[in-house]
Amino acid sequence: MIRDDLERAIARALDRADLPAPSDGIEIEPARSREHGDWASNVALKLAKVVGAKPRDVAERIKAALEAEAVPHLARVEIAGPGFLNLFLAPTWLHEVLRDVVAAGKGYGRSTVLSGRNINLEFVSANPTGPLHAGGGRWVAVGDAIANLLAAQGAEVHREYYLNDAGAQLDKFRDSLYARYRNTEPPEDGYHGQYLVDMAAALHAERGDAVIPDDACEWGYRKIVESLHDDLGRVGVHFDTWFSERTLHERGDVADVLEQLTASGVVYEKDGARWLRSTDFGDQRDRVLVRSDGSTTYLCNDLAYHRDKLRRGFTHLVDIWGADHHGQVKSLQSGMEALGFTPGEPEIILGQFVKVVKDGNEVRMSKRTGNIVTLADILDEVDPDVARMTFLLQGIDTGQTFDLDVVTEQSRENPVYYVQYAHARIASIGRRAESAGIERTPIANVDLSLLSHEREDALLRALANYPDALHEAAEARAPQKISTWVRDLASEFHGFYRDCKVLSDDADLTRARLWLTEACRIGLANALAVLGVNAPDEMSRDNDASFEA
RNA sequence: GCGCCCGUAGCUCAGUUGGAUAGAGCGACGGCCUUCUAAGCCGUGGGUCGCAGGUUCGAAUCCUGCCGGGCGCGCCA
Repeated sequence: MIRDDLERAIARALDRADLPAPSDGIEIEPARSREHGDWASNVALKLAKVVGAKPRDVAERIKAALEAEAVPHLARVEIAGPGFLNLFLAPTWLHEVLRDVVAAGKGYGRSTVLSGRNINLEFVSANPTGPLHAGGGRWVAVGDAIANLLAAQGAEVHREYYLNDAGAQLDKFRDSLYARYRNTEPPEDGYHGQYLVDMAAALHAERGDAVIPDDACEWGYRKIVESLHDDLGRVGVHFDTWFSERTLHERGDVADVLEQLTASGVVYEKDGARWLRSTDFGDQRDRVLVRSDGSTTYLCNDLAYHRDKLRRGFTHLVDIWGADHHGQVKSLQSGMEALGFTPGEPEIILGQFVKVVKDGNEVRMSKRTGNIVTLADILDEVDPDVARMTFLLQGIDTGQTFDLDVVTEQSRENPVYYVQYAHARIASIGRRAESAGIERTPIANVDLSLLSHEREDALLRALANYPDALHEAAEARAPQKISTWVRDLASEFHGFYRDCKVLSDDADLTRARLWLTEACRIGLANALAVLGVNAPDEMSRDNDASFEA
C-alpha cells in the first residue's frame, strides 16, 4: 500500500536527516484538499518540539532527505502552513490502487491485524419473554456489523445470544401467560402485551385446556425463541451460539464461580447476604452476589456466564449493551478481574436507545400497557436492507429516533438505495458490455493512464481510503464509518457515471473504464457486505409512481 | 447529589485517538433525460460547532466550570 511505502520513505528520510522518529509513529493521511497534494504528514510539527527547532526548518531537512532518494510515485514535496509536508504523487499511484482492488477482490480492505484473536461477541440477548422490539433492531444491525468488522481485521468472530431463561423474568412470563390462558389479567408487574393473549389462544388450540403453569411457560418460551429466530432470519443475522442460562445452574457453574470468588477473598457477608467487594476494582459500590434468601443475583450468574465464555477458549469477549445497563459495566468487570481475568474484560459496548415514533408520537415501549412496536412490524413495512441501513447510519453513542412514518414513507429515498443503485448501474454496464461483445482484457494489458478525468481520479481516491476506513471502523466499533464511506463512494460513482461514458467508441478507454467500474463494484459490495446489506445487480423502477409526470 | 452518554446548517445526522478554508442527506430555490437505469447529476442559499475559560504552533475534537437533553444509581433483571 502506498501509505506504507510513503511512511517507510519518511522513516528513511528522518534517519538520513539525523532526526528521531516520533514516539507515536509517523502520521500520514490523505490530503484534504488537492492544493495540499495527495498525502500529507505532520511529522515535522511533531518533531519540532522534540528536537527544539522550528517546524518549518525540520520540514526542510526532511524534504531534502526525501528528495535525495527515489520514492515510488513521489513527484515532489512541498512545505506548507506551520510545517506540513505535502506529498504530490504521480497519477501512477492510483493505477496501483486500482490493480490492488481488482487483485484483492472480496478481500480488498481486509487486514490481518486481529488474526489469531478469537472473539466472542454477544449482542441482542433480549429476554425470551416477548417479541424483539423495534429498538432491538439497532443491536441486531450494529452487532452483526461489528462482528463483520472484526472479522475483516482477521479475527475469528463468534456471535452469541444469551438466553435469560432461568430468572425472575421468566417467572413473570409464566405467570402472565398462564393468567391469559385462564382468561384472567396478568399480575401487575407481569407482561401485558397482546401477544400473550394470542399465545394463550394458541396454547388452548394446541394443548387443550388443562396445561399446568410450568408446561405453559416452557411451551411459550419455545415459541418466543422460535420467533426470535424468525425475526433474526428475516434480517439475515445468524448466531453461532444460543446460550441458555439454565446450563450454568444445571452444571453448577454458578455455585462454582461463587466458591472461586470466595476463595480469592473478595466476598464478605453483611445483613445475611453475600457481597462482592467490587469497590476494590473501581466499582462505585459493592454488589450483592447471594441474597439473604439464598438465591444468586443476576451479576453472580453473569460472572459464571462470562467465565464460561473465556473457558471456551475465546481470547477476547465483547458485549453490546443498552445504555441503561451502564451501571453494571464496572460490576461485571470487577468480578471478572477478581476471578483472575484480564482487567477490562469483557469489553462492553454501550448503545444509546432508539426512540420509536409513530403517527408523530413517541411510542413508549411499556410492558405494563403492552404497548410495543416490534422489529417484525418494521420488517412488514420496509425492506430489511432499509431497516439495517437506517440503524447503521449514525453512531451508537447518540440516541436514535426511528420514525416509522418517515422510514416507511420515504423508504425509497433511504440512503441504502443510493448505494445499491450504484452497484446495480455497474452490473448493468457489465451486461451491456457483454451483449455488445466487448471482452475483458487482463488488467495488466490495459492502459490505466487513460483514466485521467477528474471523476475517475476522485473515484480511485475514494477506493484508496477503504482499508483505512475499515480499520478505523473496526477499531472504534463504529459501523457508521462504513456507511459514511460507502455513501461517499457511491456519490463519486454516480458523478463519474454521469460524466464519463464507460462503453464508448474508444476501445482502449472502454477497457480501462470497465476495470475502474469493476473496482468500484468491489468496493461497494465489500462495504455493503460488512453492513449486512445486499448488493443487487439490478433495481426496478416498476413500483415507482413519482416519475409519471 | 453522584456516574455514563449526547449538544455541529431549518430538520436528521457525519466529522471527535488535536491538524491546514466545518461536510452529507432531507427541506427551499434554479438547471440537466434522442446518450451505459433520472432510485441519478450540477448549481444557489443556509454555521457564534450549547456557553465561558484553559492547554497547544494548531481545538468541533483534549482539560475545567456552567447550561440543556437522555440514561442509570435495588438483596430487579
